[in-house]
Amino acid sequence: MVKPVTVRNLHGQVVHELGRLIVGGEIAPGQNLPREELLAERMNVSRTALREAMKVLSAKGLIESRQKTGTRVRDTVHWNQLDADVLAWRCASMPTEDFVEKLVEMREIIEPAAAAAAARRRSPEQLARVDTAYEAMAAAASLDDWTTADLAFHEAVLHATQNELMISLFSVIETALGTYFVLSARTAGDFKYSLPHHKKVLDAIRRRQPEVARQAMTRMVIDSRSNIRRRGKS
Amino acid sequence: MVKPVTVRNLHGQVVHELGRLIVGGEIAPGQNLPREELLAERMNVSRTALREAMKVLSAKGLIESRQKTGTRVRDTVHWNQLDADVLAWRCASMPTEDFVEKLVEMREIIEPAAAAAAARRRSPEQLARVDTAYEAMAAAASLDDWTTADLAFHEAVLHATQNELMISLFSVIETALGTYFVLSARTAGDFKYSLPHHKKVLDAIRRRQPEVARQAMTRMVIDSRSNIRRRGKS
DNA sequence: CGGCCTTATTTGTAATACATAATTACCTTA
DNA sequence: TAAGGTAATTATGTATTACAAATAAGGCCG
Repeated sequence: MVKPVTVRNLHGQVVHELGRLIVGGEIAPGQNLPREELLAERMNVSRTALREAMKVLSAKGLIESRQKTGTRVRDTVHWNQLDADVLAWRCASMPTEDFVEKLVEMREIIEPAAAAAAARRRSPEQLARVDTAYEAMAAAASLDDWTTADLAFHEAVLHATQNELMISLFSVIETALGTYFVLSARTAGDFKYSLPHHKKVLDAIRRRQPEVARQAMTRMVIDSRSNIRRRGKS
Repeated sequence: MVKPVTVRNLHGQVVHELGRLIVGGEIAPGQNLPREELLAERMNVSRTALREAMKVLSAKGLIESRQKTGTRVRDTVHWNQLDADVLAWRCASMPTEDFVEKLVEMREIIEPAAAAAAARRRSPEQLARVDTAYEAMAAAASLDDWTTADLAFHEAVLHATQNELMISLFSVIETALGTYFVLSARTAGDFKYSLPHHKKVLDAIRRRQPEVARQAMTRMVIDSRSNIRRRGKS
């Protein structure tokens, strides 16, 4: 389930290696990286590959290069915190509870708003997609089927908002959260406990009742917050 | 006010040039770019510079390069929609009303939630910062002073949430919106009309009343939505 | 002492050569 | 003839070298 992110390109490996070091705090903000020539030699890559990697890290706001001065790690306020890689590196290096809280907080902001927007604007096709996902949840025979359908449900709601910014945000947050948790999963015995919540959201979206959808989704995320459990570090 | 984004690096210019073309739709998703050698020659840069630029665009999810196949523009679902550059390119090329609506929608989701979170968690220093910004708004003698203080107020609230993901999201959205609008500005005559709204938010944050802060901020953004006006394309 | 200029150092850009992977076409073989 | 493998082709990937440009630092000169 956890993808190893096997980067095929050499510069991609360098990006991840340096990115992890920086976000992980092993190279602190304000600190300078070694000269390109040295660093390249030390990492056993050409200066070309190293530079391509550094341009990517620059684009993510992690570093800043200037002639003569060298390349230095920028302050965290400049980091692209919403970049998928940056988030992944944080997840890998900062297993503190408060970061998870921040991710959960974002999720709890987005989802009710998305439900409301979906109820306001969904097309018949988008409603059908939510409906299909709901039926799959209702029919799920295993925890695996359930979680797959559950994710599909939330994605369908997001798509129904017709706001790709919201979709993108949710996607990034959800991926990062997935590193830590099995979302909304109780025991295998009653993994369908939240089905009524989902039904209320679905119905509200069908009837185009934004506030009802918002409240239903709010209750769902509040309820699920206490039920998410730490994933084993397998 | 509108920064021309004069990129000093050559590859940075190439990034913006290609990024604009792609996001602007002049090079459609699925379409292949010319071979690196050809494209470099056509843009009057070395293959080295072009490749550094392409790595950045890859990191933003806009393109995908594979050996033999070439480099092709990826589908929009893979774009890093929350990347500052990608947003800027969209703003520059897609002046349709519905995109502005999406930005405003995001803002209206974030701000009330931020106000609530700020009321819950703000430190004395963070409260002081909000307070300072409010006083500056109250004392503003010109529309310019007002808008500066207004932005400082909202930034202070965001910082008080202690959630850098929210801060980053707001920052990106606000920058993009700034391309289009003078936010919350009425006529020069009564530019302080929203001061009472701000006071309610400030007081709620001071008294640690999350729901009050949320509602006050909600009223403020709803009120301001109808008062934002199109900026002249100066 | 202060301002200007030279110099040294680091990143920026270019050009070239070759490696690698993936597609395509051909060629072998049952 | 069709299936399969194999070699040629062609794009990006990587390495190396050389030089340009910017700028911090130190020395020179007024």
